[in-house]
Amino acid sequence: MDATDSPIDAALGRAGYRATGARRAVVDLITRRDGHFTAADLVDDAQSRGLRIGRATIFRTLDVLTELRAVERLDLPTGDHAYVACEPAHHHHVICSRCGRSSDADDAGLRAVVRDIERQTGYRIDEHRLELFGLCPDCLARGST
Amino acid sequence: MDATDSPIDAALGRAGYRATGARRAVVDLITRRDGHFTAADLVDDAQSRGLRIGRATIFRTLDVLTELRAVERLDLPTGDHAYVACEPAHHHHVICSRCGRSSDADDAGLRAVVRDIERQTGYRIDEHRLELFGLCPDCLARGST
DNA sequence: CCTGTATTGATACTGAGTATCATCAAGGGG
DNA sequence: CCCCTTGATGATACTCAGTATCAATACAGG
Ligand SMILES: [Mn+2]
Ligand SMILES: [Mn+2]
Ligand SMILES: [Zn+2]
Ligand SMILES: [Zn+2]
Repeated sequence: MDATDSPIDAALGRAGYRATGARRAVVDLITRRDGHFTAADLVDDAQSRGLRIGRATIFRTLDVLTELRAVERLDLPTGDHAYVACEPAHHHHVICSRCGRSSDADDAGLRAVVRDIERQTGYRIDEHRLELFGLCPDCLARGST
Repeated sequence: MDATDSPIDAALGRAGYRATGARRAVVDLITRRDGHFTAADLVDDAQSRGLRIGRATIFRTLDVLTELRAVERLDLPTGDHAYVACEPAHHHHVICSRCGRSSDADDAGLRAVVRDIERQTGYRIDEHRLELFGLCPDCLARGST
């Protein structure tokens, strides 16, 4: 069990990327996070942990991780771009508007809906994105808003 | 039939906004558009038509029109923010990746999917967004990519 | 008309994301 | 295990979307 043995290191290699210190550090920052986060959040995290990671590298690493589908980019209703850690299989996210945590929702029912829309509109649909916003069970219990 | 008689003027009044010259001009620019467009597109349109509309006003008007649901904001896969003209009822958009035109898709099937996800995750879902990308019938006919 | 107030637009500013480029380090071949 | 090639890094400077400010203006309702 080497520090090099991580599913993400493997994915990096498989895709022809180097498993660098900076990338491992960013992945580490991400796993310590709960809920969604922005690039700026990671910059702050790195700062406050005294890590010497360039801002550009954080943006670049997020791009790489998005391509590997280790994270997914969200477009929050506020217009902000955020990310969540993620497994690679296609699925969707239910995002808590209060605490930012998210749960996975599988694609099951949606696939049929998409096929329906293809038939109705005549488009060939290649890609879709579903984002769901609401309150998570914890935040619901704590009193709604 | 007065220049003041437009469904959007009515909607503005109803919501307590004034039907100003600048707003009418922006609405006009939008109706002359085909497919989705960015705020910057409208700034250019205004420029090239010699309209004297401040950049800030274009952003502000797009916000107002979004609130009135006369336009809807899209988050393109590229990360750009774009808009499409829209009727106010809740629905979704199928967007052509080649020409940018979009068709409406109603919410029908999706509603059940959302309810399912609520049950599976325990979240209370207040808002959802579905964006579909692909090729429109015209672009399909013209040869796919 | 007149007037209170929402709106405008010029200007300056913030902050996300990116281009550049000299320096560095990953990692495969010897 | 060490080199060398090449991809990656990070400091810096830059672009550009979106926003705050505020004096001047134009709606709308009376
Ligand atoms: Mn996920
Ligand atoms: Mn529409
Ligand atoms: Zn929550
Ligand atoms: Zn098309």
